[in-house]
Amino acid sequence: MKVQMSAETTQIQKASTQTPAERRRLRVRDAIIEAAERVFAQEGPDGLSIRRLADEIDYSPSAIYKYFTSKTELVSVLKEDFFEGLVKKIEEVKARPDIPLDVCARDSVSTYIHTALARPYHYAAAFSGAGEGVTFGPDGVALEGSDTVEGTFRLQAFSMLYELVSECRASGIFRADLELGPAAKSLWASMHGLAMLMIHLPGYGTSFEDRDDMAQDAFIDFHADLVVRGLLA
Amino acid sequence: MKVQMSAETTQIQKASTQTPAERRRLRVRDAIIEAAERVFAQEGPDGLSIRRLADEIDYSPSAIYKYFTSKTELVSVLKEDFFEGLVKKIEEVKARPDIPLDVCARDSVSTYIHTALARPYHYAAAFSGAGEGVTFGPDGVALEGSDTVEGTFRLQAFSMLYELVSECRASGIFRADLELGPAAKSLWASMHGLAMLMIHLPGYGTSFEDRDDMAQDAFIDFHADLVVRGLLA
DNA sequence: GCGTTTTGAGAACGCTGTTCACTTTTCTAT
DNA sequence: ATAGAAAAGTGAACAGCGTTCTCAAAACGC
Repeated sequence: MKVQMSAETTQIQKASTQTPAERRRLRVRDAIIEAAERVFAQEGPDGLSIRRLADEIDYSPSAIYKYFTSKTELVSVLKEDFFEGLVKKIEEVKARPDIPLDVCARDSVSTYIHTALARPYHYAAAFSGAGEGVTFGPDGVALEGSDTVEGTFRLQAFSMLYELVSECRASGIFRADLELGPAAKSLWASMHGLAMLMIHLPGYGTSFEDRDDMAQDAFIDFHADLVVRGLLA
Repeated sequence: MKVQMSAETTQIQKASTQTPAERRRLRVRDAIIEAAERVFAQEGPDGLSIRRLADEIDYSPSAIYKYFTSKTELVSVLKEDFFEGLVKKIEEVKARPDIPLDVCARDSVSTYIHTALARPYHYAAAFSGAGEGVTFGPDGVALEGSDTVEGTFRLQAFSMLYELVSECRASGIFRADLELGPAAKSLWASMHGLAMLMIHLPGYGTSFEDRDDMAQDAFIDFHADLVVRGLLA
C-alpha cells in the first residue's frame, strides 16, 4: 500500500522521528489552520483576517507569519485540504463496484457538485481568486501567479475526470470520436458551472417557472444527466 | 417603438428636460463611472480603490460618496452595464435571420462565453461576489444581499435563454419532455462554467493531452456543441 | 552554562472603505 | 438683487486590513 503524500500528511510524519520542538511547532501550526478553517467555513474570506485569527488562538498577529509567509499561503492550505476531500469523495464513487459506468459518470458529477456546495466558501475561493491574486492580460486570459501548490489537487481532480471519460469511451457508452482532453474539460466546465451558480445565486436549484417543487438535489441529478447525455454514443 | 430603460439610459433622459445642474451632476457621475470602468477592466477589483478613482478624476475621495452610496453600488453599475452589453450581443445572435434554431442555440452559447472572456473581471465579479457581500447560510445556500439592481440584467439574460430553449423544444429539435426551467438553468450553468474556468485557469481552452493544437475558439465551439447535444431530441 | 537559533510580542507603515464636520458653490424664492 | 436653503466638495479622522520591523524571551545544540 503506497502512502500518499498530501497537504495534511506532509506535516504529520512518523511520530517517532519528531522532536519535541517539531511537535510543538506542528501543534501551533495546526491550531492556526483549525481556527482558519472554522472561521473561513462559516464566514468566508471577509471574516478571515490575520488579527482575528491571532485573537482566536491567543497569539499576536505577527506570530502567524512565523508559520505562513502570507495570508494567501494559509488560505491555499485550506483550499488544498478541501480539494483533497473532494478527490477522495469522487474516488469513493469510482471505487463502488457493480454499478454501470454511465451511472458512475452521473454520480461523479452530482457528487462533485454536492461536495462543492457543502463548503461553498472553499470552492468559490479556489476559483474566484479570493485570497490569491489572479491577474488578466489584455487578451482576457489569466496570468499564472501562485499556481504552484494550488494546482496540484485541482490537477488530480481533473485527471480523475479524464480517466472516467476515457473509460466511458473505451467501454462504448460514450461516442467513439470523442477527444478525451476537450471532452473532460467540457464536462468539468459544466459541473463547475452549476456548482458556482448554486453557490452564488440563492435558490438557483429551486423554484422554476413551470415546476417550482423540484428540490435542489433533483435538479443536480437533472443537470448531471443532461451533461452526460451530451457525451453518449 | 417602446423606449427601454437601462442602466445607461436612465441617466441620459431627454436632454431638453435637463437643467444645467442635472447636466453637471451627470457629467461628474459619468466621469466617475468612466474612470472606474477603465481601471476595473484593466486591473480588476484590486486595482479599483476610491482614492485611486478620486485621483484620476481630480476629486477628493469623499466626493465620490455624493454620487454613490458605496463602492459596492459603483461596481454594481459596472456589472449592470456589462450585462446590458451581453444581453444585446445575444439578442443580435437571436435576431439573425435564416439560421437554423440549433445553430442559433450553439452560437448563443459561444457568444455568451466570448463576451464573458472579453471583460473577464466584470464577468467574474458579477458571480464571485467581488465588490458585494454575498454570505452563505449553514446549508451552503447564499443569502441574498444587494440582489436588487444586480439581478435585473441577469434575469433578463436568463429569460432570453429560457425563450431560446422553449423555441427549440417547440420546433422539435429539443426533446419534447424537457422541462423548460430546469433545462434553461442547466444550460446556463454549463455556459457559465466554461466562462469561469477559462477566466480563472490560464490556458484552460488550450493545450490538451491528446490534442494541443486546438485553439481556444475551437474549444468553445466544441463545448457549445456538447452542451446543446444533451438537449437534442 | 554559553552562544545561537527559534518563537513570540508590539509598534508601526501604508493601504482600504467610509463618515463627519465644515466650507464653498449653486439654486430657489422673495 | 439678495437672503436662505440645498447641494457639492474638501480634509481629517476612524477602524480595519496585510505585512514588516525591532526587540525580548524562550528553547536549542554543544
